[in-house]
Amino acid sequence: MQHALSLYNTLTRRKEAFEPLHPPFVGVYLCGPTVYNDAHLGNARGPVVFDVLVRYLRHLGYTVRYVRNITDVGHLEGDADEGEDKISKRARAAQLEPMQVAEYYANRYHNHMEALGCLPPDIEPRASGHITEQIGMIEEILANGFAYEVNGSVYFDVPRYNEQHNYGKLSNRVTEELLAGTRDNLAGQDEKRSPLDFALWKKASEAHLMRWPSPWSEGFPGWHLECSAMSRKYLGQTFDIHGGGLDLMFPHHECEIAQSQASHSHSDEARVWMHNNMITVNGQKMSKSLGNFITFNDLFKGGASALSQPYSPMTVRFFLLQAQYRSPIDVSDEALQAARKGYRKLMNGLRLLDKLQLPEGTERAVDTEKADAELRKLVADCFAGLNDDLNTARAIAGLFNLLRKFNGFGANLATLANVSAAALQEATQAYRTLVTDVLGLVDEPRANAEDLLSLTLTFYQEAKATKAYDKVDQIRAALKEQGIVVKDTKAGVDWAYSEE
RNA sequence: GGUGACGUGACCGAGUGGCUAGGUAGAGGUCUGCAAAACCUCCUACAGCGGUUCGAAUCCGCUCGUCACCUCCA
Repeated sequence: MQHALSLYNTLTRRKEAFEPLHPPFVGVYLCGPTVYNDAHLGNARGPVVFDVLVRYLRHLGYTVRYVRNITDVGHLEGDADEGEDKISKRARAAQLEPMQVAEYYANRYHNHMEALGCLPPDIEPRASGHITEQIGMIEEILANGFAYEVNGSVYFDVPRYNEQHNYGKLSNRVTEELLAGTRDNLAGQDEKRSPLDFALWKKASEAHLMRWPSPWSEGFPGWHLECSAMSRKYLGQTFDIHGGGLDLMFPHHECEIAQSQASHSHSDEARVWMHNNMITVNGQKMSKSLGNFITFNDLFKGGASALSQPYSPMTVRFFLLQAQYRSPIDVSDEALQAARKGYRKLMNGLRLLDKLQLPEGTERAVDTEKADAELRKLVADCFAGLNDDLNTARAIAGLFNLLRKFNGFGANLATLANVSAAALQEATQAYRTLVTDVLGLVDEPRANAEDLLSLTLTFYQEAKATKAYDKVDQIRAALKEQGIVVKDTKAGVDWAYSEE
């Protein structure tokens, strides 16, 4: 596979040439949503960025298996000793089955992701459907001596693990410092031997709704376990790329690595760990706890306090891709409005491509070499951007440079004579492929069909009033081709779908 | 307190030693019945102060400021 894609690996803290373990196959795992609440804009960056990564890998010819989980169990809320996970807490308040809540929000999540142009993952495993695998993994970790059971709960023994492995290698932390920074006032620590230890299995309290039998107690799996268990099941003990938000690096991903190492002893789970940066509002991270989040509904339909107007999903996608994924990105009206214009400009370019035809009878220039090279350089710049750690900002900048060329040709088609047909074809093809297939930006129809129709009927009425019956017939025929019949009623002109 | 980032023109955002992206906004022009779009031109910035270097936005030091993680979070 000929390409020059390099990716920044959090594990090694540098960009590395991407080489899959088993070409042409590539395994990608992304930490997915917790479905106890509506997702917000901040939750969109990972899915969008990794969607582009997967699309680009496929463009390069790889066969990608993209796994993105749904967390419908396990992430604790509030004090650990409450033993109540987020799903069941929300469920009781709403008097619903926990799974009903999970299903409801999972569906909404899917709709939003689809609107944002994210391809569905190849496998979307749910934590609740993989309790067996998680229990199996705990048993392995126990057998290897890196976990212990207390009162029906099982904890991962971080200090013990750290004797043989390096807990903190991903997030660059050392256990001593972590210990120093631990707040011992945290509740629910009494069962743990060390404050650094984390739960693999928690015994459920009386009130806890979501519970499964296990060798240790009726309970539920720990927060970090599902990703280790499910990525292993579907991608293997070691796979190519694991992604997630920067805020998951510690402790979540660190614990994942520890669990994987402790269960089968020889793998960092994934070879490349990628972390996307956060979305900020007024310089502060958008988060549920801070309450400064913008929900997709508010974003797409209007109503977010931080924004004066709604923005379409594709505008948002473009906005996210205009920054490199490792940079923080700040949301504001101004930024989104600029993004909207840029996005539309790119789309108008898409519509121009087919019109770039050398007018008949125009002689092609003899020497197109220089112009061809220029065009090819612009295309190469776009790919160079993507190859450089998925720098979509650079790729988009390159596309705009290419577009300026196209627009120049479009303004005077005769100038197409200066480039060869082959070079033009390559360039337009690249533009289309990059925009649509790789960046996943598609044209959002903005014109309202009914409004256009009523406009047409206005002309129809005007034509009738002036007895321009040839025009009247023309309009009626044209609408009929669209499956629409004009109805002249006493009350006025109306329309209906043809029943033919 | 520990760890890690970052500070680029009106706004957003690339760039990590010389070639000084891109989008939006603004100014002028071409085109045009008017307009829009498009194209051309202009506005040329790197928090501050030192240092290294022939040369620094880019490397080093200090100062100031902002943020993230260390607790559920993408």
